[in-house]
Amino acid sequence: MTFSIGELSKRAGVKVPTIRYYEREGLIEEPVRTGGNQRRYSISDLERLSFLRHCRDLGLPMNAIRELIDLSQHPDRPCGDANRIATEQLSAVRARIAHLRQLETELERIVLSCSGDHAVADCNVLKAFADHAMCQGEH
Amino acid sequence: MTFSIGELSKRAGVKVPTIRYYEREGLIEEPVRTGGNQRRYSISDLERLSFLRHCRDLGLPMNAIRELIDLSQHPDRPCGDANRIATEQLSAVRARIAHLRQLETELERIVLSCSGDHAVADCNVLKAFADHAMCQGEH
DNA sequence: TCTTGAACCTCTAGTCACTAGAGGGATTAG
DNA sequence: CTAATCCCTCTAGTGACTAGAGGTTCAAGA
Repeated sequence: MTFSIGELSKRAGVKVPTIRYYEREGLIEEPVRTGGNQRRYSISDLERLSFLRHCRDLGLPMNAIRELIDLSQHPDRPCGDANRIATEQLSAVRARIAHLRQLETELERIVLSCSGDHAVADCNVLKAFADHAMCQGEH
Repeated sequence: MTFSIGELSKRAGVKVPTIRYYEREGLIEEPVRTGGNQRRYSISDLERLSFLRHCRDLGLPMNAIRELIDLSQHPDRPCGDANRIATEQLSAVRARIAHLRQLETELERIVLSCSGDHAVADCNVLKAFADHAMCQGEH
């Protein structure tokens, strides 16, 4: 039971050109071809692509995903590395959240400083965007 | 009182090639030149570049910044647009925070599921990365 | 005034993770 | 058999820069 690239695309939720791109980049294996040179995929190809997709959705960078794929092809290795990658990613996500929260605070302050019914010339929004010194903290 | 691109770079905290890039893109004005074709900047150039930089630091996308710069060059216009841009950006930041929080939850779960001292073959980290159905929510 | 070395100039190409389009061939349903 | 839909490769474009080559100008010290 095999399926075309369009089928795979639908099932995995990854666009067709993106699948071909992943193949060029060596992130998925080259599939078998029909006599007419079209790609035909199996269930295991679908699983691998879904893995890739899910990692991307979780925000993992491509090189982390490469490591994980590499790892999954050596099932006898200890899994400490997989855990390390996940842990690193967790810290990265937390750092990004912290940063965005600071931005949120600044933007709230900027929005509140402006009633919206006066001229640009003395608009606090523009002033705030111009001058970091008006901010309460770093960002 | 004018200064070179290197001076401007230091004062605004924007790298030299980036300044030239902004000029090409029309985000800052073309400065005057010396007889030997080198750029010379004024204080108002510095202000504009600092504005740009601060907006980028706050995470505004380039086209929003373009709008704001456009706006600041027409000081007689009402400032509702500036306020709208800031408000939109605030919602965007909040949406990103919400998304990242979901990722944080998933990654926490994934990390906790793994002791790190067994083989990859039955590693919960890899299983979790492979299968979205194991997730508690959307992301 | 001359020299030296840092800073400057333009131009092209590379980055990442795709996406879009051209121009043409394969497959499949009716 | 035909028409519609899918598929193929290849090139180039995206955003927001960054890196490098190869050459010129500037400012400070001797």
